This record gives sequence, structure tokens and C-alpha cells, in this order.
Amino acid sequence: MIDALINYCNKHFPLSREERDFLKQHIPVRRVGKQKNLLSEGEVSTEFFFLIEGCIRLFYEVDSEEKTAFFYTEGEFVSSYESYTRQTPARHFLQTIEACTLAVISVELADQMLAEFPTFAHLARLAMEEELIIYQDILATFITLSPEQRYRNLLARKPELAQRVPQYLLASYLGVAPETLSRIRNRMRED
Amino acid sequence: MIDALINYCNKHFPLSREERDFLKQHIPVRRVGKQKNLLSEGEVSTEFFFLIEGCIRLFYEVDSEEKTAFFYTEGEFVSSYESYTRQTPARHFLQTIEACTLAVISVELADQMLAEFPTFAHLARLAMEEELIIYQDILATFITLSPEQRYRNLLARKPELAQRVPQYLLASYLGVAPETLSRIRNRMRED
DNA sequence: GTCATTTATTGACGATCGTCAATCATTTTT
DNA sequence: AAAAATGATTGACGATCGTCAATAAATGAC
Repeated sequence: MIDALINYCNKHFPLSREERDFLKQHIPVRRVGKQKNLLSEGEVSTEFFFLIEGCIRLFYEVDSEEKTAFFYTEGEFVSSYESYTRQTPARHFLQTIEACTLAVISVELADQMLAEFPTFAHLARLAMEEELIIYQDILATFITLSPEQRYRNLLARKPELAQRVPQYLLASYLGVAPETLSRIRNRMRED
Repeated sequence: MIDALINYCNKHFPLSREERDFLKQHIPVRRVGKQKNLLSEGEVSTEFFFLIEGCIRLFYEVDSEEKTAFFYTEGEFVSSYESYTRQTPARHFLQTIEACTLAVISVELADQMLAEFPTFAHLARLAMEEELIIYQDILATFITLSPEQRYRNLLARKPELAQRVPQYLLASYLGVAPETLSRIRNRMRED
């Protein structure tokens, strides 16, 4: 089950047999249903995740309206880095869109991992780096692309999302009303 | 000159006398004029900066139009983290708005620093963390706030910017045309 | 100080988007 | 299978924004 995480780590830095065993024995795997909040606005994050199976969205709530910033899929770290490391209240929600299988790394476990295997600092760095690059990427597409271009971009990167995620969530990600996305799709059909 | 950087570091983790001396002796300070690119799109970043004095903007070029994503001011790290660490081409520009005084940390110097003083890994982590949090913050304001609210937000955080930065760059940051920012300011006067 | 260049403002117009409402389609529940 | 709930589409309308153009203000060069 935890193999997905081990493979991911191995791609970036070699894991010793002991480290692999440690991961297998100590990292809990959690299954959660759909529409569950892994983290809510105002909460302090005490764990981060490696998404083994499923789909998660990150969204902000503004005037009782939900604005989706990102979709996570299999093989990605899911975390609220700032809230986790600085122990400050999160400003966003992390919510499952589908039933998910997650590797859960709590603050305590992370401390223990670092104490026993300093190499795991690489893991922390990896998760942080991934989050930074995700954010830079989201921001770049937000700034440089029109809604229609962002839609094409999203589908080019994660084509399955169009099947897995309701359209109004995609619209929320594009920053437009569901009706507008419907019209964008209409325009695209005519090409 | 380098004191600003030393103070900044000291706020986050204590520096030994040796470390302070190392910084003072080895970190070059560079002065650049206004409107100079510290990094251009497509280039691979070989250094990052601590901004001692001046103002820098990060922008993307889209269809020969410049879209400003952020303004850096005194006491902040300025870097293109992804390009710097992964040695990949940058997607954006870093350009001085005013004449600037910069502490310059090259890849080679960073390696040397880490070899002599492992504590400086904290510095790298700090710079990375700062960049991550900056990006999260920009994205959050982009997603959750209207242009007018983003304008108020920017002025609340860095009131001097309105004096230091031409208005069309602020407009570019807000994602609206200069005419629209002019009208936003007009509306705000009436309150 | 004057001239030239750059930046900011204002008005008019058209395009795009959000909202509201109605309809249609799809999925879920019972 | 029928009913209910949810999601997607389409049309109409108004508000907002971008563009273009003209003017005004501010800045910089000489």
C-alpha cells in the first residue's frame, strides 16, 4: 500500500532497506470517503499526506462561496505547508472529491522519522519543494492564461479530471461561473 | 552593509561569530540601476538575492505584455527558487524598479557556505519557506479578493509602494488595465 | 525654465462575464 | 420505475472591464 510513496521517494533519492522498512511499518494508511475535509480553514494542520488513490481539492471560502485553487491526484503530496510547519491556522480547506487512500505523516511521526533517519529531511524538503512548485505553477497559469487557456492547460496535464470532477468545480478552479465554463466548452466544440 | 541580512538571519536562528564573519567577508554586495533584469525568462538562475535596499518586481511576459506577480522590498529574499535549485529555465523576469542594493548568493557560494557551516542549511530553508509563503499569499489574494480589495490589501501591507511604484505596474499586479485602476481609485475617493 | 516623454485620467463603445430564471440531462433515492 | 435532487445548458439583461482616443498631469532631459 505504502509502495507508491516508497517508489516516489526512490525516484528522488535512494532509500535504504531500513528506511523502507520504517516507512512500511510506521506510516499509517487512511481511507476516507468523498466530500470529507482533511483540513478546514482556521484549523492548525497536524499532518500531511501522500495521496495514494483518489482526488482532493484545495479551496478557499469567500463570502460563503468556494474558490478552488488546485486539484491533487494520485502520487502527489498534499499539505498545508505553512500551517503544518508554523502551526498557524490554515486559510483554506483540503477536501476529498472522491474516496481516497492516504499515507498520513503526523508531526510526531515526522519528528521520529527525522530523529532515526536524518535522510528523511530529504523527504520533508521534497514535499515542500513540490508544494512550492505547484503554487508557482498555479499562479503562473492564473496570471498568464485566460480561463479558456487554463481549461485547456488543466486538461492537457490531467485529462482524467474532466471525468472525475464535476464541472462546477472546474469552473470554480478557472475562476468563472459554471455557466461561463459551459459557454467556453461550447465555443471549443466549434473549432 | 550586509548587516541587514545578518539581522534577518538572527531573527530566525542564532548566528555564531564565525558565521557572521563568513557572511561579512564572503557575500558580495551588488548595486544595480533601475529597470535592470536580474533574471530573464528562459535563463537559468545562478544566484539569489537578499534585497538590502530598493524595489524589485517579478513579472511574466505574455503576448509581449508584462504581468506583474509580486513586488519585493527591503529585507526580503528574492529568488527564482525552482530555476535556482533545479537549474531549469525561469518562466519569469526579476526586474529592479528602483536602483537596488543586493546581497548576492551564488550557487558556488551557497555550496561553500553549506560545506563550512551546515547551519546555513537553515538559511536556504528560510529563503525557500519565504518564497513558498509569498506564493501562497499571492495566490490566496488573487483567488479570494476583487481587484479593489487586492489594491487595499497591497496598500495595507506595503503602503510605500503607492509612492514608489508607477501606477500602471500596480494595475498590472492587480490584473486590470491602468484605466481600471484609475477608476478604482476614483471610486475609493468617494467613500 | 522649456520642451519632450512618460504616466494618469476621463469619456465612449463593444465584448465578456455574472446573475437570474427556465429548461434539460443525469444521477440518486426510495 | 418513478420521484427527487443535483448538475449542465441556454437565453436575457445589466454591470464591469478592456480598448481606443483625447486630454491632462507629472517627470526627465537639455
